[in-house]
Amino acid sequence: MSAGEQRGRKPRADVQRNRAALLETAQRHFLQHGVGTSLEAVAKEAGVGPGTLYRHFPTREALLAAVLQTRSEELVARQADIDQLDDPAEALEQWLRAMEEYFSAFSGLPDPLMAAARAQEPDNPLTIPCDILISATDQYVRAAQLAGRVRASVRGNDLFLAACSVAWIKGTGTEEESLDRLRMLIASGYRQQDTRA
Amino acid sequence: MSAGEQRGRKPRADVQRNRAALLETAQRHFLQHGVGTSLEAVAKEAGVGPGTLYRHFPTREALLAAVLQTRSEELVARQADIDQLDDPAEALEQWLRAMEEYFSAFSGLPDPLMAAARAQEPDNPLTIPCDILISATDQYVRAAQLAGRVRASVRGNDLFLAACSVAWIKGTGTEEESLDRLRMLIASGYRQQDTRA
DNA sequence: CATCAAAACGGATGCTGCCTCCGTACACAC
DNA sequence: GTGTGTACGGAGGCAGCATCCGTTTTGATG
Repeated sequence: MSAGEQRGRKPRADVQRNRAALLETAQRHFLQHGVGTSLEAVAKEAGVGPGTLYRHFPTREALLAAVLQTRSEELVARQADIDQLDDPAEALEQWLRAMEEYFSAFSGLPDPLMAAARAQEPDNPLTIPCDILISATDQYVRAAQLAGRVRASVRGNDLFLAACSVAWIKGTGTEEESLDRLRMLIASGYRQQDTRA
Repeated sequence: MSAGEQRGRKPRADVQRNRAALLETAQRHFLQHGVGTSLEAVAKEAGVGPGTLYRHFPTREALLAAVLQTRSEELVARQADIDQLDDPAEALEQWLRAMEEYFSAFSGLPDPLMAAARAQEPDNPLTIPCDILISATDQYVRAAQLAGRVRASVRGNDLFLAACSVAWIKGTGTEEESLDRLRMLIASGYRQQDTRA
């Protein structure tokens, strides 16, 4: 019985090769043309037929989620660094920045991401990552609240939405200066003002 | 010389009829299916061919801008009410709410709107409305700042972006409760805290 | 009322992208 | 070398965009 080794029986070679080629090409196209890029073009450039692409990734979201996996790991890595920080307010701030950059990896990414965040459908491959991000944000928020650096009324979800918004605006081509001003506005919104007179 | 009456010579009847039908139908479709709705379907339901639609409105944005014209007038009407208010902070708040509702008239509207806001192309029919909104916002901001109710660092453009963001998130189907929390966050960001101890 | 020219119509058309289905070819096991 | 099941890939059907041009409608004119 070969049940113990690898489930089923055999991981084929060309499958992995094609999958890798697709992911690599897809990432490039997402970067250059946004999440709405032509999947046919991706398949062609990866040297496979459309059918192969759709067998590996049945929907655009599935492909997107797979490509995002890599970035997601980078985010987790950054999280480790952030957790080392002493100042919980600083940690929250850096975490928000990291999320924002993650969200704006590709132009147009925030839309499917938000769609996934609200969706109940458990088959949406983007839903799970979103949930993780929201609860992680909540962690940082609570820590900063315990230190009295963030308003008590703020929730992780609120700042998740805010980060998403900034990423969305960034994706529309707004100048960096306006973005910075918006970030400041949001920061003023969640920071606990010094209660001393 | 008929130059004085109407410029050129004659406004044809069917033109106005078709234009009106197109606008009416387009508004319905934008409401039901968002700004990405099929223009072919709009044409067919309005009882005209695709060619006619494209002659009247060469681009999707042109059609959108024309439909928005109506809403735009409602906004101006509300502006008149708002200007009557004594409290400039209250006026700003209501203005932001009015803008937000305007932006979320159709799902997907914020995207082309932001694209227009940054664009230099003067042929984009949405660009002009955006400029007007931004400077109007700036007016309200300045008034509230003079009354000491809004941080000095805030600009009209910042709150324009914020309103756009909220409208965008609203369009993604987020629950009203989360939206309210986000609005609060933003409000905390621009309001001037009472400087008394 | 008849006629005319300009203006507007509208659908046929070509194109791109999505997604599926199925005959074929390949990879691995024996 | 042979067989079997898995994966391939491209042809094809569909929908939407945008254009072009022969035909119809409209208002002006005598």
